[in-house]
Amino acid sequence: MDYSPQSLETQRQSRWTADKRFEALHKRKPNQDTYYALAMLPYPSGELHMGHVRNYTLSDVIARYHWQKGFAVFHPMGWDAFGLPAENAAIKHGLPPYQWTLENIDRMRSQLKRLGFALDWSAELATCEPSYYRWEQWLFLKLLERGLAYKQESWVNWDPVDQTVLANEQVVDGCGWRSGAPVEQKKIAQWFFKITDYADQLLNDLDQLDAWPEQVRDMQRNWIGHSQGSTIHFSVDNYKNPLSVYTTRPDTLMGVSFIGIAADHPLAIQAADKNPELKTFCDACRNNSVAERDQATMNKEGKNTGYTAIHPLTQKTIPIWITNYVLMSYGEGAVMGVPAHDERDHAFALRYALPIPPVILPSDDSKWDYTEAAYTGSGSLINSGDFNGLNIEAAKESISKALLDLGCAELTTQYRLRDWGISRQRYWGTPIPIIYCDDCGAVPVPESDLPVVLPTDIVPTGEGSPLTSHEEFLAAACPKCQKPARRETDTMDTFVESSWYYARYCCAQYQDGMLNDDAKEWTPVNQYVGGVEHAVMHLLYARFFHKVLRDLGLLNSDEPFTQLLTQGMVCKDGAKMSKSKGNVVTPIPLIEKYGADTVRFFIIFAGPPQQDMLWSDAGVDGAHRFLKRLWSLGHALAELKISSIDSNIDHDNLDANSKQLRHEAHSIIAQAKTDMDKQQFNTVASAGMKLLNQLSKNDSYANLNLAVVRESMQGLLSLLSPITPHICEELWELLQLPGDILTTAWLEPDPKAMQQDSLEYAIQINGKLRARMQQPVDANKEILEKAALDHPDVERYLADKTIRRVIVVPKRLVNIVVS
RNA sequence: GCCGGGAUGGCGGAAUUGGUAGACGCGCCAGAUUCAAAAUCUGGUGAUGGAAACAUCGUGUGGGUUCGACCCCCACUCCCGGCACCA
Repeated sequence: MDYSPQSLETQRQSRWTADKRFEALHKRKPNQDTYYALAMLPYPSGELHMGHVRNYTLSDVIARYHWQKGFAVFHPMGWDAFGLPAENAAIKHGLPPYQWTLENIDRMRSQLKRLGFALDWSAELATCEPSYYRWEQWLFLKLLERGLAYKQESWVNWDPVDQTVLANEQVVDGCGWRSGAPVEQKKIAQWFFKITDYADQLLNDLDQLDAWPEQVRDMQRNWIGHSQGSTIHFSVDNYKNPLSVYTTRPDTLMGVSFIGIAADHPLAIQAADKNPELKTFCDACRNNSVAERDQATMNKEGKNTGYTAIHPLTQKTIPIWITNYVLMSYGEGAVMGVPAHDERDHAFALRYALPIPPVILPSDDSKWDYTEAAYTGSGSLINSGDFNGLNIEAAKESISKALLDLGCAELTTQYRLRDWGISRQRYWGTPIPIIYCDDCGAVPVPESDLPVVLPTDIVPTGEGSPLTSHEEFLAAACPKCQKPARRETDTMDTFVESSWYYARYCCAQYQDGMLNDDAKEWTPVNQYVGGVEHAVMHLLYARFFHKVLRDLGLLNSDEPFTQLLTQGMVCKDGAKMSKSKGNVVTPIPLIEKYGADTVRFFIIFAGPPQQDMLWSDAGVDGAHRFLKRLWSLGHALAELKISSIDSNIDHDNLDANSKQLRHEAHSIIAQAKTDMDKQQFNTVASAGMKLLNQLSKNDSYANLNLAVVRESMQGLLSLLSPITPHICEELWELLQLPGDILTTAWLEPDPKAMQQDSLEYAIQINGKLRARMQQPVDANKEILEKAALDHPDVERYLADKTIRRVIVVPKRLVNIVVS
């Protein structure tokens, strides 16, 4: 009987579809526990690649393992269908985004189905459909009502030739990707979500997420960037307001040698007003990239404004400089420059020959060379008058208090986190439900008028924003005064759609609201699986939305994803596999050659889930060979009619070979179970190979107890079936094993089978392995020590040496320390 | 630049979390089968020296802690991801 995965797998898949096998929402039995497994929403690029295969195989293994454990497992799939690539395809091939997207979805859906994932397709959704985004628009209105959505000016990359806003990705070496024109920065009014209102919760609730990788929580903590400091006000000559700076180092106040302000700071604007040189500099700063990575690597430059601030404690005057490294968007848009104890201020002071007065004496007493670098470590204060001798912490407190008493500072908390800008000047996204009226201003679209439908007859050209010239879309009556008005033409960031889809899956067909009680019942997601590249932004936005939806009464938990598995990327040519990088390997040719089970097995076997993997075809053959061997073993056992034999096993009275097989099988299964629970699936696959090796060691089963053989085979199929479900289900039925393989629990390892009488112990001399010995498992330290010292191979190492110590580690080794 | 991660045979990786490094595969070598090849099966395979027994070296680099370090600590190198408009 040849193994022909093509027909076998497609037949199984048809049966699964016909039986609605994985539709947990409908199939759940009363009182059955629920389990929600979810892989991150894919962008429908048109072709599945190995990164997708890895992601969905992982979530599938987890989903199927939980079916085996008795849960009703909800494992849905859908499409993150808005976004830039559809517009790029339109520019390149003239294809309308809607049509292009739907075709891609169809292709990817059929490819996913061919992989045999245990997905509930009845909950499928695509975010570009009005039935989905109307509820996003509804939510926008709710955010607006609650003051969580607002409009404000901010900077964008502007292509002066194409007259369009560019994504960071579309800026190549400072120039537009299509036009090649140098990119300018332009300030336009945009919509924001007030995620900063939830900063505390987003930070504090990370502590609850103990089933998230610590590294992801760290990244989120750092991104939110909670800091405790002081806002200090300096009075400034010839300027109406005091100049406020935010600092986390009030202890270094006596070391201030300049004040740095952003080019957008009101004082900078006032200073530039009468000074062309300053104006030129500010304009240049504004045309700098706003990307943090560019800001951070830029040369620190500045111009003296000629204005001076008064030091609140010493009354000395301090020059005020406009600098390119202070950002208006963080803190007060101004910093106190302490070159001796801040690296950026230090670089700036060196460049402009500003004084670098030290005020912290390094605690290790070493001579610090301030012409070389800033000292940012611990120490005590010097050159600080009354505060000399205090350590940094005490000084922070004393100086803050002194300033507080003078009324020129407050204690403040700052976050690095900024509000979420959701406006995109693009066509292919969710329209923002706002109407602009000359008389009434920005008026929300009434709920009853939702959805604001995005026209599908547009083919973007890359010039301008298409909606701004689409008269049919633009024209609207003001909801307040009914006069002719214009629609908002900005669409929403696609991160908005992916921030709540996991809840909508639970009630994808629900027409009368955004979410219903099913969403409360099935959320939070028990297990979320996706790439580390989403560790910060997507996961933070989704966490924010979850809390908002909770506060609106639509959900009843604090966090969306209880457990998180961040899979490593599948890389090729030194970069993550993605269509935009042009380095994709698609699974379809491999499936045609080897079948889906082989591809699934291989991608799981290739390495631990969290680790990046370099794609290589080498090794797929081995996975296929293994499944062929499994297939022929299954058929060999079927011929022995193992289904009809008595299943009772009396372990103690088994023959030696059967006892040995049973020992191996139970040990391997126990190990596989541990690994499965640790989500170390690659070693579960190894365990399957090991067990098959054990089972096929004997050419003939004549001298083995067949009940033991069947039990081992059942264990093997159980542990493999989450990874390679088609072949396992086929063999399970062929061998007439009991129950449905999908929902049958794993073999419970028998402690008796796993017991061993004796173990191999290592004998080390000075930590080097010199000999091995076989000793009883329960041998005590004295026996082990004596046995080691008496071991014939050990003698020669002990000749004319003195034994100084003997370390005995039960069940492992004896280490003899000699000199 | 900042934040996070990684580095183990020719290759992917394993190692009970401080206790016998290299499980399980790939590749390669040899043998069986075959007219021959493919497929399949059996055995071998970290490096160096040795006929062998065995010895020495060996987990990115340099140091440290320990009876004992892939694992813990310190300092580095290189690679990957994220850095707010790619998703």
